[in-house]
Amino acid sequence: MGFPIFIQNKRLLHTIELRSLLWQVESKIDNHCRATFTMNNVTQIKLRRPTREQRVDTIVESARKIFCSYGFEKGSIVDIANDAGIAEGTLYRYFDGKRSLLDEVLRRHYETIFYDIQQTLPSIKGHGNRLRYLIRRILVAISSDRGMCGLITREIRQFDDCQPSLAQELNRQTAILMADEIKAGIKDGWFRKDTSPSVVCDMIGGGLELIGYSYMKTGKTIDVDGVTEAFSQVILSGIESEKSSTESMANLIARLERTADRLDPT
Amino acid sequence: MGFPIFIQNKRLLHTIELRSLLWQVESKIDNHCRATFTMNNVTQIKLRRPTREQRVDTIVESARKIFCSYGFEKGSIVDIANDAGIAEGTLYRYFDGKRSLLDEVLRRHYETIFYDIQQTLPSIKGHGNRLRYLIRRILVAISSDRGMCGLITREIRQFDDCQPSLAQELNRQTAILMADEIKAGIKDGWFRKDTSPSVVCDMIGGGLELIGYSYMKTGKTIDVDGVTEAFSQVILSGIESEKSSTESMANLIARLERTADRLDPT
DNA sequence: CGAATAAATGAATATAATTCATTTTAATGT
DNA sequence: ACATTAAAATGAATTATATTCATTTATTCG
Repeated sequence: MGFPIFIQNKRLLHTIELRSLLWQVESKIDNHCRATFTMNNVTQIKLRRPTREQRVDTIVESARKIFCSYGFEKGSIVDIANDAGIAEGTLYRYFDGKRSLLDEVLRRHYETIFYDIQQTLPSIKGHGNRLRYLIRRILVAISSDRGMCGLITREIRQFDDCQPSLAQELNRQTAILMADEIKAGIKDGWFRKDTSPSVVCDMIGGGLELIGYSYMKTGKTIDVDGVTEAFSQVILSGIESEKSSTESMANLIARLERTADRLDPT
Repeated sequence: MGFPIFIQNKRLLHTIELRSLLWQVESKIDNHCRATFTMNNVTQIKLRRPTREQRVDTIVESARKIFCSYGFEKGSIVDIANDAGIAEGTLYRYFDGKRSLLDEVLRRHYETIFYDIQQTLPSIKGHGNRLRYLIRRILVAISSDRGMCGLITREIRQFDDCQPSLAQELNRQTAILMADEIKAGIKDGWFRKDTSPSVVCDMIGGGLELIGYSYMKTGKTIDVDGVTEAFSQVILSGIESEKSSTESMANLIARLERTADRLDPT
């Protein structure tokens, strides 16, 4: 670092701190340097225009950073454009508007989680254990990124022209996974026949949302295992059918019988 | 009606439909007519200026109507001012801004519910029944005003300058009522000792929020009694101490086994 | 290289909350 | 009844942002 740079984007000079600008240049030089030459005693760097994909990635990453720090309303398009090193107008060549930018940020966030779940869920045996895993996985997602947790918590209920936000839709997909688990459990006789899968899902989903909300507000570390246990306990004890409890009871009685046999003097 | 009216507020002529204007005048004449006289062949009505309280009531009612119909973002200050028959500037003499207007709308809504709960709760016996009543009362509130339900659902998570919305604060108060009930139940031995009151509250509160969200979206009538039962069943069976008998039974049998070990001659 | 095409720009536009200098109304005193 | 003063109401101007679009700049291709 330390060479004067010719900036083609005039406005950036006024709006971005030089430090952040230099960092951007530095990070781009590796992949995008097209030519370096000196004119009028000034080193000029010609950057290769990024591919469409690269540009989209940069914009989404900047949007994620700004939205997570300031929220959707307060984080402005100018902030995002500046962070990405482009003009506002350019942003609109890649996204329809602020909301579709938010949608893409959220889509990418959920993508990771869904992939994870898809990989892990089939390897877990038992309806109760799979439900417990889903609860825990969501808690991990919440507690590992407070900024994103705050963004989701605040924006999930917003509507755009009567359409629910994408976050809502994505959350609904995890709810479907849970509902399927519960329905299967009912069918197999592990859960009570009169259980309402949708209500149980709402209780788990809504409860986890409130845990996230509280985390965003207070920043107090979430005891992932403790909370997972508390949720599972209430839900599982609540919907376990008589069959499963009689089974465990039968096991206990078998132990008692074995003990009694040992004591029996005959 | 049918007399020509001299309007002092110039802008209203352009922004409000005459029909709605006439309705407003009609409804105000009873209480606020100061004088009626004819000048230049035009009947002029002098309205007494409403008291501060009356004006605030009018504004809050208009705000409730607009916010519930269009949401907080989409419902504009001009809409509210027009509906209340005043200029934008006037509104700011009574409220700091759009958000404090929303706060007042929500405060009045919750006030009714809290009063109701305060009157009813002491007359109900049994921790489980009081919990069931709280769940049912909130469901009734949700299902009886879809517009308000939508407003709360959408705006409850919004922050203003890092302060949680009033709706959140008010919701927290119902959560405290529930938590108190659960704590008392644990103390009295009706609920399991290892129950986490906050998690149970989150599950009930979050679950009810999702029920409200779904109602706002679909408009499908809520089966208040059915949903109340589903919630109560999961929660109560889950935290009732008798149901945890298998665990305490296990402990007892473990004691028996230890005793058997001591007695076992081998 | 130069024309054609694509990308980027940022000033201009649109929309909506909030402010404030001015006007209107009500209350009070003579 | 009228003048004076204080309070209330007004709405044009200000401010703050998202979005658009005519113009500029960069890249591609013959």
